[in-house]
Amino acid sequence: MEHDVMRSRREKLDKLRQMGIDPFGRRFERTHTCSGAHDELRARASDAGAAGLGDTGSALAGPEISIAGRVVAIRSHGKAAFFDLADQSGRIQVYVKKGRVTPEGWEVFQLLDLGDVVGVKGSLFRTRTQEDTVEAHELEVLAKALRPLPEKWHGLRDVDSRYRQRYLDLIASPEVRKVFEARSEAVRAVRDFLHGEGFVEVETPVFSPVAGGANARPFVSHHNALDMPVFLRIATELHLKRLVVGGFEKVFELGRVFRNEGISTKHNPEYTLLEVYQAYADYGDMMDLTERLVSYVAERVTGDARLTYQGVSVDLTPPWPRVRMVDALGQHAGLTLEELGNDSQARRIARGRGIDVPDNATRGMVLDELVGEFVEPKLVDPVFLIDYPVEISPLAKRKAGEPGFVERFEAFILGREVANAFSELNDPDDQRERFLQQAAERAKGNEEAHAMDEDYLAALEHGMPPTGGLGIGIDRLIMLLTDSPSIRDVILFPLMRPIQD
RNA sequence: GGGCCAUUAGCUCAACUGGUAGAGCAUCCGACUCUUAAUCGGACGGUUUAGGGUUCGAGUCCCUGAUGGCCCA
Repeated sequence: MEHDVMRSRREKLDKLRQMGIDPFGRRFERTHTCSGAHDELRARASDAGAAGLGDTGSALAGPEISIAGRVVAIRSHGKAAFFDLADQSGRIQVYVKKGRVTPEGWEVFQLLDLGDVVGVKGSLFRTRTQEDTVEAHELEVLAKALRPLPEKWHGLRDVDSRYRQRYLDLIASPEVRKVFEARSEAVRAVRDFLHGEGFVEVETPVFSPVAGGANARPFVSHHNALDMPVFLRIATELHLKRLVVGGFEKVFELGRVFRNEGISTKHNPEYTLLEVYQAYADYGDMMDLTERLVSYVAERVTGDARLTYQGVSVDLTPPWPRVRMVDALGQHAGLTLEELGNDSQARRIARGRGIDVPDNATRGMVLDELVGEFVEPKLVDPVFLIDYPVEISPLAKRKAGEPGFVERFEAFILGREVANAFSELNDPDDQRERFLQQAAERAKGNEEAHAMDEDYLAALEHGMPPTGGLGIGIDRLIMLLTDSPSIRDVILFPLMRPIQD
C-alpha cells in the first residue's frame, strides 16, 4: 500500500534526525543551475582543447561547484551510484562514490529517495560515456519527500490528478511548465505592447453591488460589515469606461473575471480578460489595435506571426479582412437580411435549418445564432466580423444609417472568437433604453440579460468621449499560442469538484 | 442539464463470452566502485471508485451514487 512507501520514507526521515541532520534544510547557495553546470563543463572542455577528454576529466578540473534540485532518478551500484538532479533549468547527473564524498554525505545518500530535494557540492567531470556529471563531495538534504513521485517513464497521465495536483504534473512533465512560461511571456507581451502604445494599466473592483459589462450570470457573495450582497465582476467594462469619463484616455486592465456558467474545454468559471479603452477612437481603431496586438504577442511567444493549432496553420500578419456579419451569413449560409424578414419569419427560417431559438428571439438574436452555427466554424484565417445586431449589444453605439445594428466586431481565428469590441455607447439616454430592454429580457427569464446600472448611467450623463473598447480572452488566446486543446491546459489550477465519498 | 465513455497496486497499464486479479515502474531485502528506462536474485503491495442487486460464482451483468473525459444544450 501507499503506507508502505510513506512509512519507509518516514523511517529514513527519523534516521536522518537521529544522525543530527535536519531533513528540511535551509538556505543553500548555488554556484550553478543544472544547465549552467552543463555550460560550465562545455566551456572548460573547449579550453582544454586537444588536452583530451578520454580520461575521466582531469583536463576539466576547475573550482568546485554547487547545485541543488530534486532527485528524479537513482542508479545505485553498491559503493558508487549515479542520480539525476532536476532544477528549473534542466537536469544533470551526479556521481556519488564512497570515499570521494564525505562519510556523512554517503550516509545521506543511503537514505535518499526519489523526489528528495538535495544540495550537492563537488567537481565537474565527464564519464567514460561522455556524460556531464558532478562528482559529489558533499551532499545535503534540503527537503525530504514523504510521498512518492509519479511513475518515471509514463509520468502522470490521469487528467484528473494532473489538474488537482498540478505540482506533480509539473514535476513529471517539464513541457507543462513550458506552457505556463509561454503564458507568462504572452501576458508580458500584452503589457509591453499596450504600454508602448501609451496605455495605462489600472485595477478596478472585483466586488461590486452590480455585475455588468457582459451578458452572463455572476457569482454572488455577501459583505458582512456592510451587510449587503456583492457580485463578483463578469467584466471590467463599466468601471473602465467610468475612468474614460474621468479623463483616462487610454486605459487597460488584465483582469480576472468570474462567470457562473458551465465548464468545458473552452470555459472556466474564472478567467483572464483583457479590456482596452481608447477615447476619441472607434471600433475601426480597435480592429487596427487588435490585429497588431495579437500578431505581436504571437511573435513574442512563438517567434512567428504564423500559428499552428491542432495541425492547422494560419497567418496572423495584419491586416485581417473585415466582413459584415450579414455578408458572411450570405456567403456561408446563402441567407440575406431581407430573407430573414421580421422576428417570427427569422425564427421560422432558423428552425427550418435546425437551430433551436427561443420564442421571443428577435431577428437580431436569430442572426447571431445563425452566424454562430454556419459562419464562425468556417472562419479559419483571422477575420473581423463587423456590425452586429443592437439587441445583443446593449453597450455598443448604433451604426449611422443602420438602425438595427451597432459598430461592433468580433475577431475570429481558427473558428474561435478571440476578440470582441465596439464603438462604445456614450449617449446616456440610449444606454438607459438599452438597459430597460435588457431588464425586459430578464423579466422574461433570461438570467444573462444585462443588469440596470444607475451609477454607470450617471457617469455617462457627465459626458464620455466617443470611445473604442476591446476585450480579449487571454486564456483562449494562450490556447492558440501553445497549441493546447483545453482551456484547463493553460490554467494552472482549474476549478474541480472536491472528491468525496 | 442530457447522451456516451472511463475509474483495477503509490504510478502506468493488462485480465476473451461471468470461473483463483497480473505486469512494468516505485517500495523493501541482497549483490554490484562509470551507470543513464542500469543490471541480477528475492519479497511486499488490492474493499477492482462507493453502495446495492442477479448468480453456485461478479473487475466483468443490472440499478443507484461519486469523480473525470468527450459530445450536445
